[in-house]
Amino acid sequence: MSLRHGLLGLIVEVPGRSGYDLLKIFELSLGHVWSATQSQLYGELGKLAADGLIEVTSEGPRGRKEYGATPAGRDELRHWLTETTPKPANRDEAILRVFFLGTLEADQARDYLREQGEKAARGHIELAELDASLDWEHDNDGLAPAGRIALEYGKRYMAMRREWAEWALEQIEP
Amino acid sequence: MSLRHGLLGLIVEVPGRSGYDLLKIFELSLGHVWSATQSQLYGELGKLAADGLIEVTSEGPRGRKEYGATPAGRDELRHWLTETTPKPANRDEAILRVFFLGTLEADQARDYLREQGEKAARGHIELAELDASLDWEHDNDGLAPAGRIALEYGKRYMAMRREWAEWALEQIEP
DNA sequence: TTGAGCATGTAACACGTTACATGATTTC
DNA sequence: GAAATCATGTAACGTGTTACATGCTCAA
Repeated sequence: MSLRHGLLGLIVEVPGRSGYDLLKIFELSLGHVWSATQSQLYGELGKLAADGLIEVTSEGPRGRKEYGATPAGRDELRHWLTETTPKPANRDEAILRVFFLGTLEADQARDYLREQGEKAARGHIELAELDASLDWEHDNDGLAPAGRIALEYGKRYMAMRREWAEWALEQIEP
Repeated sequence: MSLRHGLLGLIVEVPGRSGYDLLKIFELSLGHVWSATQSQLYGELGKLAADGLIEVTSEGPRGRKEYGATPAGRDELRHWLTETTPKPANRDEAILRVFFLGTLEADQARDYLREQGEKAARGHIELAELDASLDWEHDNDGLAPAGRIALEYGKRYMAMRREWAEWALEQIEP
């Protein structure tokens, strides 16, 4: 139930936003490590509210509803963070494919690895730009300083993948 | 449809195995980057066979069915590898939680990061042991040398996470 | 006044997980 | 003969994706 808790956490840290607002913030931050669609997000907001973990704190034009966490919601978030352990990530299609590079000609396998390396390099640049564009002192979206630590993870992840792809290229027809 | 192609690829590289055999091999190799349950695997074997991408090559005791890839299956694998691009991994609950460490006391946040660092360290050791236990020269399970490249990824991944967790610990109450 | 962006939701389907269910063979 | 392991499958449920559907408000 990670989306549930991710969304709950977002509302705890950034209250007074609509589903629409939350979706935008989600895409820029949490979405990098836990993607969700608009449908899913609205559905989960309804469930969280039905379960009393969040509540509508005000209504605006165009049916806009702003959310805030309830005490029960805060308890649930804390429980999730301190009493349960995250399940390890175990879905990476790009690496899955690596197992089958042996069925291709060396040229094609190298193309694949080169492309993966380039993707990682671009990903690194994007995250570095995102980092530079954010004002960590005045944190407009309320996610600093933990967001900075997550972003650092992303940068290291991309760098690691770029380096690995370069190493892997050397392994094929050395 | 990554499980579909992962399984297809496995049957291409390692033919003449039963669903049960494939499940064991899967858990030790592909399962690290694309987990699947027994149910899912048997279900997908049925679908792959129904679609003519694999076929039962022999039947044994206890209802055992051994599979092999058809020419159409090989084509499909190659198509997947060369004409489509993998979608980036975007589900990591451990990093998702990092965004909310700010809602905890510094002590608890540090506990979390310390635990993540230790997990990564243990993961690294396990993969190094797995690496040492495999005979890459005579590759019994048919996944070398690409399996070695994937394993190297896993080791770098774990090392990166360990180092990141250590860095992150220093960021909290510096 | 028209288009961009705000704002919410539903329905159908695909994929994944958990639990159950069953039985044959081999090994001790 | 009991236990471990081999071996395959189904059913119910939960999660995630895609596509559709609708309408308001604000700025140019």
